[in-house]
Amino acid sequence: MGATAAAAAAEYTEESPYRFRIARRDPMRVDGVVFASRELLRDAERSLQQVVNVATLPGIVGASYAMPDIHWGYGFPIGGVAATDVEAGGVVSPGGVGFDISCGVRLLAADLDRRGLAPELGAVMDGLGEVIPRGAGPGGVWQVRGPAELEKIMAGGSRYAVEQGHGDERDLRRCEDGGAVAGADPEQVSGRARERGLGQVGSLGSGNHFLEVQQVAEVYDDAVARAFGLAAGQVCVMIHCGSRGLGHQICSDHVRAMDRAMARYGITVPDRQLACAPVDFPEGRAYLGAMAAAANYGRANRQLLAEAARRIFRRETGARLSLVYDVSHNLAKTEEHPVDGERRRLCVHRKGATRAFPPGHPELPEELRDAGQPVLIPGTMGTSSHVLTGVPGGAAFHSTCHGAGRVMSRHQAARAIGGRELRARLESDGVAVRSASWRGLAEETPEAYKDVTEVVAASEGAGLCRRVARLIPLGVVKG
DNA sequence: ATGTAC
Repeated sequence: MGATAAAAAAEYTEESPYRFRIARRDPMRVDGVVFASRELLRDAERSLQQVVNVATLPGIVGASYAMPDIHWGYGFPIGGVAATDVEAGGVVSPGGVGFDISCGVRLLAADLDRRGLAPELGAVMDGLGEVIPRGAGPGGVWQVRGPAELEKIMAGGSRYAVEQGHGDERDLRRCEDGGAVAGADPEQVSGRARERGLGQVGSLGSGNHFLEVQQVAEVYDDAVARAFGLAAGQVCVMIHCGSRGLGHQICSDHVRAMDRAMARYGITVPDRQLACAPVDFPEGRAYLGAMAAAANYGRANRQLLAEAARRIFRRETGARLSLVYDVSHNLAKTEEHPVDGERRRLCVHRKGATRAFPPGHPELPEELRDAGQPVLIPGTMGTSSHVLTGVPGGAAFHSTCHGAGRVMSRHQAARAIGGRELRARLESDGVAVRSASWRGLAEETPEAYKDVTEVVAASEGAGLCRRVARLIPLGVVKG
């Protein structure tokens, strides 16, 4: 399965530090451009074939890009960014978004520092351990009353959650798209996807998803950190999760529909996992409508988990949590960007890549206009997470990395360490752990991942973003 | 990532 690896490993040249180019050759329509250090690139060479494959998509403009955390994915590499020109027959591909549609990160800052939290950390972690649903399968902080309410969640995202009393208007200003993506079309969401989503609203899921209590360990840019609401020593809560079974089912359903449609439209791709359809054709519109519904479900999910964390912090410490930002790293969006000196309407796929708007961007709320968009990079359990900001002239349609990639399979990781042993190690390092399963915990051991700090350094070196702060965990809630 | 396969 996977890519047709007929060609040898793609040849690339180092164009400038942290920037490598794969020259176009048939059937590529554009070059490939990979942002990485030499070391990170060496680990990812196999995935360059996927960068090449993406470069063949109808309507692609600029280049087929990859971020420093590139690794093998379904069709597109994870860490891939590709934009297609909608008016020129550009396509949308579910593989360019991924199975976990709108997976992303939300960061909240407490009016409390680590010394203030220390005596209550155990109680806070116990509280979070009780109220944060996690692990595979059903369970969520919201009992959705029925199909009609699920439709409202799919249409309204975080905005709907706030309208129902779960958060305030300020939260929405600090969410990408104001908390809800326009154009959600619940009619394009199958019965099966709805069934899977009904019982999971407000849940973490499993794998690398988590809720962490963190502290700001290092600030690299005081002024920007202050604008984001962050200061050294401050306690934060980071939530990393997506659209659970609903997004997964939507991806499956629409990959199948597009696979069938491609033959009718005469579109050929080098890998069936790149199934796609023109944005303005029925299958393209249907996917984008369903994808937006899943995106909103994912944002409501994070809004509700944040509210649950707020209640626990309020009860155990009296502290309030204010939203720094909420941003997705698995999404396709319609955005305007210059192409050959002309502004064009593009479908920008970001899969394991984060939008990073620069200072002054009109879509940023007033209070972030001078600082740029907060970019939230979740680290591996027990290590650092990072806060970045967008920079002027950012390449790849203003995109940057999203996190650390795996270097060990789940199986390898579980063989390398037991869950109980790992928990003991983390606790002795000062990280409180509340996990759902020992096996799941072991699979997420830090040794199984690349160092996210290297990824962030390469992203900054490539001119994609700038570092603002580094966060370290005090406690982790895991699926 | 995912009721870790239809």
